[in-house]
Amino acid sequence: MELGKVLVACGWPYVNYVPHLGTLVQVLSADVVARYYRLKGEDVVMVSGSDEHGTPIEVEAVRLGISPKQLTDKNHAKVVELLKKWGFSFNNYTRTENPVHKEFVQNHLTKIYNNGYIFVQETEMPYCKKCGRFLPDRFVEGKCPYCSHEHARGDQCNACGRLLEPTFLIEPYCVICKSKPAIKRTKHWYFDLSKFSEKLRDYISSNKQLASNTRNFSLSFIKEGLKPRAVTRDVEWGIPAPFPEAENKTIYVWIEAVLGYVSATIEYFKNCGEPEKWKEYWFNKDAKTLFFIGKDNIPFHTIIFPALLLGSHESYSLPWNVSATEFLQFKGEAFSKSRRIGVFIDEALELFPADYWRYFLAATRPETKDTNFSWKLFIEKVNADLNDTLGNFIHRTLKFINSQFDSEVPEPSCLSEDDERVLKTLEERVETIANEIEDCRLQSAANDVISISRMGNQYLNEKEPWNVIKKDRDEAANTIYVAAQIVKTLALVSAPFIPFAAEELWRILNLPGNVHEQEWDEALKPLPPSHKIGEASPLFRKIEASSEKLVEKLEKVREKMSKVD
RNA sequence: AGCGGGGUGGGGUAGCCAGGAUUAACCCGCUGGGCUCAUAACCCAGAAAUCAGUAGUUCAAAUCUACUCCCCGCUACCA
Repeated sequence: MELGKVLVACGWPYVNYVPHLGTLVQVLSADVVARYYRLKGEDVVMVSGSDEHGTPIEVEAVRLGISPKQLTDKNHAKVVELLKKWGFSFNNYTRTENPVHKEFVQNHLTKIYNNGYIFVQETEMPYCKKCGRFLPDRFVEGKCPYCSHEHARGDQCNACGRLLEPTFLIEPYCVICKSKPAIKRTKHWYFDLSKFSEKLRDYISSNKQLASNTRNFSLSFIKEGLKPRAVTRDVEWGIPAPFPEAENKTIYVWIEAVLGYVSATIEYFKNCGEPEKWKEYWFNKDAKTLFFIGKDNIPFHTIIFPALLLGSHESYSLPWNVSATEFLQFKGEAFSKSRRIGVFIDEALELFPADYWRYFLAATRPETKDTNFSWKLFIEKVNADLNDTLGNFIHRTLKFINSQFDSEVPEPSCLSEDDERVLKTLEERVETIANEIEDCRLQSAANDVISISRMGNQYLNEKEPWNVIKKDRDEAANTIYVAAQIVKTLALVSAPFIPFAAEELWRILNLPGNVHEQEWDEALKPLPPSHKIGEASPLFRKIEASSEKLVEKLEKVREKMSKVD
């Protein structure tokens, strides 16, 4: 097979705080797919990074009395460390403050500007004389003109959900100093999305990979009519706008954040000493670019990002696939950073190993509808699937080889029809899992990994090698040879999902190298007879605590961590 | 308000886009049984849903159409 180029990315987590499990669904999805394609022998680049500009961070920094950069430096460093602990295999996890990104964004927007897609318009904005700044978005609050909610934000009212303009607010006040702002005229630069309606419609309707939810949503979005989108803001924290007479303006976060997919690729290859290689991913029609996001992010990836790429008049390929999930909810409501609702990725690892969470998130990935996180479900998945089915099958097989065959994979004499049938089914399952991952159906894929071990358990129960061995050692050898093969297959196909356990298993199997450096097809290559394996030891441990106990534990962890902070 | 998604055995999900292949699949739970190599794990059998409702299209509908009732999300800065 020809070596394909695959770029895998996930939405950039906003670093006003550490991400929660909902955000991680996207990161995990990207990681599973990236790891899979690497096993398939493709040239994979996996990128993402911290989205660190925007008013929520600036507001938070002003409140803490530090600079936005100080805040994001601290949070970014923490997130990078955590993502490593979760086993995510990024080639480049960068940030929007990195110089390559800033330069790329400015150059790219200049091209779009020169191509005539950006125009200037004057508007009115609240301006705080005391703070000496304009008050866009969340810098200003006031009474909602629709529902009279007292603390509506400049961009949207929390209570009735309506979108607002900062000037719509009744009795507005500056969120920093609480004083009443004046209204001042200001100029802003707008990206004229409507000029891309045709091309975007063609792109979306002809893209075969897009799931129907993503496609329908995007098409209806275009049908409603694309409006010009402001690309500048009157705030200091951000990338300076490169347009003539746009001093003191910065680029609107969403516009630049999506360009990060490109700049992160550029930065990666620059660091590798191959500064031109990024083009093989972005200017190559045969390259696959995959994006994993939450459903709220669809228009940015199927409309704004492609429009930005088209606007440069360069031969960028548009996203090959955008896989959007529904939401993971917590007790029926959305995870929330500000209200600390949910489980955050630092706390999660204090409670259980990364593989437990990774498996859980993949196996319950909200692919068709919102799903609810519950400790009960988490315990069920970990105990029943990972531990009892997968873990136990592996353990009973390896333990048997340890004790009955002196830790050597037995030599099969003549495989029976049953044995051949099991091996054939195994082959089919591996194929199925591959197809599912390629279709981004990770929930089924995770499930099918477990189902392989379920098949293994059934096979062992039917064959009863522990009885057979007393009369017919050859027959038992056949059975255990087949079971050992299943175990090896599991090590490989589970590797994208539970990389730590898979590597541990690879080590116990005493196979050369690292499981993550193998080829996917290695999954079905037989273990050589007489191959000596290591001492079996359980890969997972059952969660004995009740849901209530885990809620308590989480609270304790949260308390402890807030003190460290 | 508009747009999008969803309502499938006791719980959790898949199937729906491209209608039929078979008793509507899978996991948990439940009932009964088996096994004892294995982390009190494993395996088998069974009970249990006419797929929100109504009307239609069709030889055939969970799947397509229309309407109704619930739930949720989005509406351009929450994954």
